[in-house]
Order: sequence, then C-alpha cells, then structure tokens
Amino acid sequence: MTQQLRTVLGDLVSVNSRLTRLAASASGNTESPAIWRTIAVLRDLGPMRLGELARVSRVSQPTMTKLVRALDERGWVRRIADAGDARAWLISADPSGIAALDAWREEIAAVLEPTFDDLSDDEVATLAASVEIVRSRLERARAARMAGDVA
Amino acid sequence: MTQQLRTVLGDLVSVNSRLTRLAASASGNTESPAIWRTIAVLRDLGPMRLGELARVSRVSQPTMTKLVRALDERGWVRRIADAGDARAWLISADPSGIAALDAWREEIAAVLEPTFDDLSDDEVATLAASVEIVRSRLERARAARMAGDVA
DNA sequence: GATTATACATAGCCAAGCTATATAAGCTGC
DNA sequence: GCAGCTTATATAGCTTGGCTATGTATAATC
Repeated sequence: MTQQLRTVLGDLVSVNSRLTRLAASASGNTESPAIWRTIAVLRDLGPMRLGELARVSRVSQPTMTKLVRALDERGWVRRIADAGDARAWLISADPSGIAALDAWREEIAAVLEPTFDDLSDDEVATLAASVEIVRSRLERARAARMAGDVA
Repeated sequence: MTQQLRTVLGDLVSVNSRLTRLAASASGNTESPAIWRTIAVLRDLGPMRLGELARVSRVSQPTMTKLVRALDERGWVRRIADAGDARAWLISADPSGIAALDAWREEIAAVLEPTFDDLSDDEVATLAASVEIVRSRLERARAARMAGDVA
C-alpha cells in the first residue's frame, strides 16, 4: 500500500511534467507558468505579504520579488503599503490579473480539449476528484508550514 | 459537460504547477525536471533520434540538444551512431540513467508521502486512475503528431 | 540608543526554454 | 556525378525562473 502510494506520487509528478510541456507547446502563450501560478495563489488565498507569498508558492523570496515585479509591470497585481510596517507590502491580485488568468485557463483548456474530448463523464469526474485531492494536500502542506512545522 | 471538462483541464495544469514546486522545494534535488522527463520518455518509448525525442517531449530541437548533452555528460544516455544516416544519432537511456530516474522518483515520493499519507485506498486509486488517463492522452497526442497531424 | 531581527531588493549565477542560423549529410534531377 | 534542395543536429544568443549571498531599511529588544 505504501509502495503503491509512492509509485503513484512518482507517476503523478512525472506525467505532470509532460502534460505541462504539451499545454505550453500547444498554446502559443508567451507568459510563463510561474506568473499564472502566482496569480492563482493570490486569487485563491487572498492578499498577502511578498514573503508569505513566496513561502506559499514554494519559491525563494528573491524569486518572488522578480515575479511580483513582472506582475506589477503588467498591472496584474497591486502593491499596497502595509500600514504599521513600512518594510512590508500587501500583494493583491488586480481584477485585470484575474481576468488574464481566466483567459489563460480558457486558452490552455481549449488547446488540450481535443486530446481529452472523448473522456467519459466518469473519467472527467476522476480527474476532478484527483485535482481536489492534490489541492487539499497542498493546502495542508501550507497550513503545516505556517504553523512552523518546517523551516 | 464541455465546460466542466475545460474547468478540470485548467485546474489540472494549474494545480500541477504548485505540486511541482512542492516536490522541487521539499527535496534538495539539484537535477531539473527536464532531465527526468527526458529519461522517462526514453525509458517508456525506447531509443529514438534526437529530433523525434524533441517532438515527443514537446520541446524544440535545440533544447533537446542541450538536454541530451547534459544527460550524456552524466553518462545517463548513450548516443549510438545511426547506421545508414551519418547525420543522426539514436539516443538510448543508459541503465545508470534509469537507475538515477528511479532514485529520483523514490526521493520525491518519500518527500511527498507525509503530505499524502492519510489518503484512503480509494483516493490512491483515484490518483492512479487519473495518471493513467493523462498518460493515455499524452500517448494519443504523440501518435497524432507522428501521423503528421500537426506541424 | 546600539544591537539584533525581519522584510524586501539587488547582484550574480545556472538551467530550460525559445528563434535564427550554421554545418554536414542525404536525396534528386539532369 | 555534381548542383541544389532537404533533413538532422549543433551553435549562438536571448529571456525567464530558479537559486544563494548580500545589501538596505525598518522593527523590536535590551
């Protein structure tokens, strides 16, 4: 059972990488996955400080500084001064960023759809259930991290 | 239904990106996903020419040239001269490359396991089924491509 | 109020991705 | 049998995403 879980986790990450390449190459999209991932996190979890955003996204703080700058240049996030701590900013997804994210999702979905359009209802439900499983575990990993579980 | 499929595909790619970051940051692994993806393709589909490997992996030919060089330097692939066409090479996964891939999979599985260790048998089965669904579609996309479906 | 800790920015590196182009080998037509 | 097109891989040069190390400014503490 444990072995089966391990195999599945390895397969999951492995097959993910190929799916990502398919999505990226099939769409002519020029923006990077990191940009979309960052907006998605902000949309799902709400405004937060840059450092917290980095931890949640599992990238280093300097990497997030770069990403936020790129997002800011496109007008897709807003930097709000944190009243009470002049060092910090609250990063918030701008409506235009959410709209761009939605457009990107539409685009990759449209591109992938032909490859997946013969899925049965059950198979679609299986994919949806898996997405929820992974999402819930990501959320748990985040919560554990916030609780100071891991450095 | 179509809308549901589209939403699921968008979610799938989106959540993948976060899972990839979790796997990368939780493991101290220094090798890149592209390296592992390439060996996995070679292992699953057998030896092939560099150009075909690039098409199957959905990267450009120069990108694959770089990856194959990196793999060759580590001794993880072999370049076999193609008898009958002096321009081409057959790229083959070396046993040491397969072993390294297996070790990497073990490592990320071990790192992710604590986050996923309370999954029920049903949930594990759901993830496994999803992996198979995606894998089968990737294979189909590859076959369609080989048939000259897309440039 | 000097020291230490924290939040973010900067510098500088490497890898992965791309397009454009070069090189070398095969293929075709005459 | 070689001129010229096509094909297979390599090289050049760029951008972005990732990292560590370090700088700078503000809080927090003693």
